[in-house]
Amino acid sequence: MSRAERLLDLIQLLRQYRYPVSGAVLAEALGVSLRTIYRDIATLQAQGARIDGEPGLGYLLRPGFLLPPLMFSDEELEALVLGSRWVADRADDALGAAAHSALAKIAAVLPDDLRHDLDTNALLIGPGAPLPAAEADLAVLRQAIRRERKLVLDYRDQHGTTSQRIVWPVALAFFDRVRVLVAWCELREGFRHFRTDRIAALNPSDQRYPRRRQALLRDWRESQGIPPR
Amino acid sequence: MSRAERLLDLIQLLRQYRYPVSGAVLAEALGVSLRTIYRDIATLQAQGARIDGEPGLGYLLRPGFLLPPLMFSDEELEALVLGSRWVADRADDALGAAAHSALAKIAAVLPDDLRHDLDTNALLIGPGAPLPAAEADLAVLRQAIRRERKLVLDYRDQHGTTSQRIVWPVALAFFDRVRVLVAWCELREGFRHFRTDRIAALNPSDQRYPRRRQALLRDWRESQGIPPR
DNA sequence: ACACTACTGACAGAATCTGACAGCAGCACC
DNA sequence: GGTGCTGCTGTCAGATTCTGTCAGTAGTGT
Repeated sequence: MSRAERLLDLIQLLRQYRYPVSGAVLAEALGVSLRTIYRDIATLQAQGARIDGEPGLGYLLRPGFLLPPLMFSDEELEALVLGSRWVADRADDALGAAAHSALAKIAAVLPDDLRHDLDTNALLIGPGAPLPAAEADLAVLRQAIRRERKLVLDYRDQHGTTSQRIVWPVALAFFDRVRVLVAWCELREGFRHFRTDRIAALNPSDQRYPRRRQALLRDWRESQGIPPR
Repeated sequence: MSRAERLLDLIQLLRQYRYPVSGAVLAEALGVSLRTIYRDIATLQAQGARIDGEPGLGYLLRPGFLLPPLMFSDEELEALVLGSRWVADRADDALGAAAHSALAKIAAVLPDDLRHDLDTNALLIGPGAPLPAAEADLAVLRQAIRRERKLVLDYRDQHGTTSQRIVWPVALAFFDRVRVLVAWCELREGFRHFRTDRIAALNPSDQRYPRRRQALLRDWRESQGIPPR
């Protein structure tokens, strides 16, 4: 048996236990040495499996690694499909692919009749206003926001003059025709909005900005008079 | 990337296709040779995955799983949240509420760190073009589409003249400023598009229309030159 | 006939895997 | 404190697997 197959078996095996299993038991069940079990567990953990190893007890797979069965109403499915279609059509490619992939995962855990509803969903996104042809890589922006990392921007303002700034990216807003990065600007010491199609160059940095994104977002909302959701 | 990881990716990739996909496409997507895809497919089949391979067509994963999907990635969650926010902002109230409750159901099965990601998601929907103030009740339209029921419409065309028609509602398309009902019109014996803000009166009927919605949708797509998804 | 596809076998070099051994650390029980 | 159970890590060399390439067969639809 190949290692790949054994790893799949190991997941299945761990799924069956509701109490901790010792590595020795797993090794015995899979016909492999204990050392190899340790390596396999590490590999699964690297792929996102939450496997708790307690000395003296054994291993336990915590929920949240695999998607459990889900139930949705007709309307909830319609909402999910329509939303995903909008993302696929109007956001960046990476996010569109993620929307598609998420929907496929949901479909896989639905009962047959609901999966059929999802597949035959008849809410469509019509073509919209053209999006800017060239713009900053939104995937990079999204990752910097998610990880709270500083960004170095070359930005062309509405007069055509370019400036370089270090900003703390806080949010990304999607409008019908443009996308706007919300960020704290170190230069201006204030929140600024940057149209993604006017970002001439974009350099992600590994430096984490000092305040939490959630707090910044709250301040920004307040500064704009936007009620918290 | 390890083979085990690639096998999981391959399953997820196959899940995303509802029509057969060729091995060459899979090889391209996973960055390996075609021969390796054949080997991987064989491995998955040996593990119990039901993958049909048709010469001349490609591969299709039948529902029912070897392994449930892996938990959502952070990008997939971003896509789901953004899509739901768009629905909440730009679709009708009932669908917006459904988007919220769907998201709540998803949040309920997330591990803590991912739920935190979902709660602090920083992709926003900016205010868009104003939607028509008065329009037909979209919830009624959606239900008639879902249940394949005839509708009686009083429709005001672009010249302001009103006519009454019996239609078979097939789909609902969301544009930036308007929503359009796609329906087969019994009067004209053809597909017609009805802006929801020009529907003066709307009477759902209990009478089911004689053809299946999916077949009508296919015909409509063909008549409009829209490639099937 | 043709294009496209699934599928199989063989081979060699590259990459990975595996078991064995040695050792550390946390925990429970005696 | 000692003992036994467990998780976990590092190292190493030999065994194993994996992978791409090439060649060839066969099924399907146009």
